[in-house]
Formats: sequence, structure tokens, C-alpha cells
Amino acid sequence: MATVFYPDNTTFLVAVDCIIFGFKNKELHILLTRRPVEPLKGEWSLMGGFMEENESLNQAAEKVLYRYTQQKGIYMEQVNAYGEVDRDAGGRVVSVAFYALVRLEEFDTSLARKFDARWVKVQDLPSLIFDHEKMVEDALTLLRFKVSMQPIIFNFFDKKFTLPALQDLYEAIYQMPIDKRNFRKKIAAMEILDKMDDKDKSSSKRGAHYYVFNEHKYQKFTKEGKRYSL
Amino acid sequence: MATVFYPDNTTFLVAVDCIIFGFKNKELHILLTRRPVEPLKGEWSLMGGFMEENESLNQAAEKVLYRYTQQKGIYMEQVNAYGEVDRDAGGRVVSVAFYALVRLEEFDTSLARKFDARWVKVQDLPSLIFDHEKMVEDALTLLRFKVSMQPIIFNFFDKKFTLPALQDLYEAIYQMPIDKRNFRKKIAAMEILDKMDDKDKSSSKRGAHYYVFNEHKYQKFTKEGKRYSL
DNA sequence: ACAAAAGTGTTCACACTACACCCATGG
DNA sequence: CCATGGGTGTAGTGTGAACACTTTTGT
Repeated sequence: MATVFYPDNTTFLVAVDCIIFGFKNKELHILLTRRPVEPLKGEWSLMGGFMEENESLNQAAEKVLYRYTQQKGIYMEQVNAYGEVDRDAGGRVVSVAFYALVRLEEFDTSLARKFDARWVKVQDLPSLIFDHEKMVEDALTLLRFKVSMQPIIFNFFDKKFTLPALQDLYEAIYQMPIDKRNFRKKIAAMEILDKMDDKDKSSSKRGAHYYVFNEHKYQKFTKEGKRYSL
Repeated sequence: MATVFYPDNTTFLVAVDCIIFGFKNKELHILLTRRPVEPLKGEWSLMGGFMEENESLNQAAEKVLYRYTQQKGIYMEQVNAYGEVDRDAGGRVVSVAFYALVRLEEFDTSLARKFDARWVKVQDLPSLIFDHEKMVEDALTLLRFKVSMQPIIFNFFDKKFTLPALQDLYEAIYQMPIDKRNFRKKIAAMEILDKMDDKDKSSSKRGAHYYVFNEHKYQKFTKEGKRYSL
């Protein structure tokens, strides 16, 4: 690429790879695809794409997310840039990884066939191409940290959710059991959720109350200098 | 760049920018330079450089660090990638920021003149070019987090240091006073430092004992499942 | 009536905070 | 002998962890 001020420097392909997390069957899943192009065509890969001329990194990631999920406004965060010389067997590519949290309830299953994509449990991932396994590992580390510090976990749900489901998700992210009473006590103490009147009866006869995250209460919460912590 | 497998995609300049931290006069400093090239020649800027054809991102950052400090083996960590379309007024450049911790005691002051570089206190930074202020902010956030979780703070010193100096540094990083007794209690409890016999008498008549970080003790510490926390 | 999941409080251990005085030494 | 910074312990408070039983309701 010719640029006016930096004419003599090498240019590189820049890609984005997305670690797309979803929650299903009490397990954390990642959306993977069979790589559609050579080299390593057919191997398991993250969802990715090249950055284009008039796109920012974030826009490139949003483009990839939209292409493979057809959802807009997905929560997304940069993980890291990966720049080893031979990280991509197809050429010199610098890749920036993003993780994203999607609502699996509203996921269009026809997309799966179109892109040869599958939701795979994080604890039994297949081998991935290039350095994608490292990307997933880094994304998980970051996700765990962020979830404990900021109310991003609610992006896994379509507005309302039950406390048992929230706890299941939390346990799936951290891969450890947590105490029901302590969990609920902590959440109750923060006062950032609204309890609904209706219940989800799909997993018990008694039914579990729905809750919704209340952004306004959360703002008040932070203004009082209190710290979110799960 | 022609690559065999990805022929049709746009390529970009890739730069690295380094937030080089040092500790001096009880204050945290950053190494800045007057930008040597157009556009915005002469404005305050982080230390940066372009990635070259057979370099990884890390290697490019190490190259920049070595050029401006003449130190090897500098502790360094990636902060983030910055990819807004118009972030660099001189052309389309994706930049990856790294922060680094250097030992200011052994800093070669002749380098300052050679590169028109200066150590500036973090709490009164001048305006920086492009998105460099955002990079510094992000680097500081990451540094504060890492310092509290891992024993990287010792990279600011050339092996030995005194506890008052360590506390001054800690206070400079977090920009808040901390209690001397609590600080020393915490450090003593971890048992990862070795107390030396000699003292630093440069800042008091009584003199403060030197300490050194003991990597071996730290390894043992972590193996016992204990968590470093400052 | 019973199975199956939802919901609810208390106690204990530990970590963090606040706080004030003596010590060693060079000038 | 005194000014200056180095060095030390204890009590109180808050936060996280462990732990068991009652409620609801569809079958």
C-alpha cells in the first residue's frame, strides 16, 4: 500500500478472529467452522476474516460477527494481537482476536449449515488451526476476569433469565461448582436485578422466577462507589 | 504483499508503540520523544517503529525497546491493538501497543539527546500524537492490574531495592498513599524476598536494608497454591 | 405422596484497615 | 542531642466459604 508519509515500509495482511461464546445445555460453547479455504481447508477454525481498506479493527470484527450470527449489537472485546512470523501457514498475517457473547436462544440454525459451523463445548474442543487454540485460551482467561468485574454475563441471555440458569452459566465459565446460597446472597446484595412475576417452568415443577438486569440500578450502584463482583 | 493463498486482500502498515515506564524521584515516568518524522514532526510521541517483513510483533517491540534504551531482556507485555481507520495522520497504520518496565538506574543519558527523548512524570504528561494518550491510559490500567497480581514490580529495580523505595514505587503506580505497616506485613507474609546485610544510606542516616526478589522462593510460594497479591 | 428443583440464614475463618511509638544514625 | 526517615504489633471490621432444611407443584 502506498502511503504518502511512510513509503518504504512493509505492509501486512491483517485478520480478525472471533471467539464466539454461547450458553446452551448448562455448558459454555464456542462457534467453530470448517475452514473454507486452503491451506488447511476443512480443519476446525475460529470465525475470521480479513480487515478491509476502510474498516477499523472493531468494524472488521463486527462484520465477521454479523456474517456468522446475523445478530447486531453483539457484546465484543479485543483479546490480543498475534503476530508470529509463521503463525498462518497461508502467508504473513497479523491477527487480532476478539471474543463475543451471543444469545444462543435466538440463534439461526440455518446459518450452521450455510457455513459448516458448529457449537462446541469449550471443555472438549477439537484441534484448531494455527494459533487459534492459544486465542481461545487467552479469550477464556479474559472472559473470566471480565465476568467477575463487570456485568457482561447478562449478554448471554435475551433480557430475562432465571437465577439457576445464571448460576449454571457462571459455573460453566469458571468450570467449578459454586454455592447456591452464597451466589444468590451476593447478587441480592448488589440490587441490580429486577425480579419478574412470571416463572420459567421448563426445568422444574415449581418454576424459577425470571430476572432482568437493570442498567439504571447498576449505574446508581457504581455511582455509590460500590464494586461489582461475582 | 503477494501471498500464495490470500492474493486479493488489502495489506496494511503495522507499527508497535511502546509505553516505557521507569521509576525516578519517587515518581512513575514514561519515556517520550519528539516525533522525528512528518506528519506532526516535533510533537510528543511514544517510542515506536514499524514491524518488518521477518519480524514478529514481539520482536518488533523488542527492537524498538533496544533502540531507545540499549537494554536487553526488558520486561514487556502487549497492551492492545489499535486499528481506527484514521488513527495515524500519516497513513493507514495498525498499531500494537506494548508496555515495558526499565531500570532507570542504569539508563544511558546520552540516548536522551540522541533521540530527543525525555522521561516525563505520568501525572503531568503533555498532549501526545494520534491515540497515544489512550495507549498510555490502557497501559497504566493493565500495569496496575498486573502489578497487583504478579511480581513484575521488581523489574523496575536493578536486583536490590529497599522497602521504602518499593513502597514509594507502589504508591506512584497507584497514585495513592498506603500504610507502611500493612504494606510490609503483606510482603513479609509472602516470604519471597531476601534481606541483605547492607543498607542504602542515601536517603536517611539510619539507612534502609536492601532486599532482593527470590525467584526460587516465589516458585515455591506459587506451588503451595498461594496467591501473590500486593 | 413423592420426586425434583427453587429458595432461604447463620457461623466461622481469614484478610484488610486503621492506628502510634521506638530505633538508629549523622551532623 | 536532635532531626530524619526506618522499622515494628494489635484490635476491629468486612468479606468470602462452609453448610441443611423447607417450599412448591406436577405427576
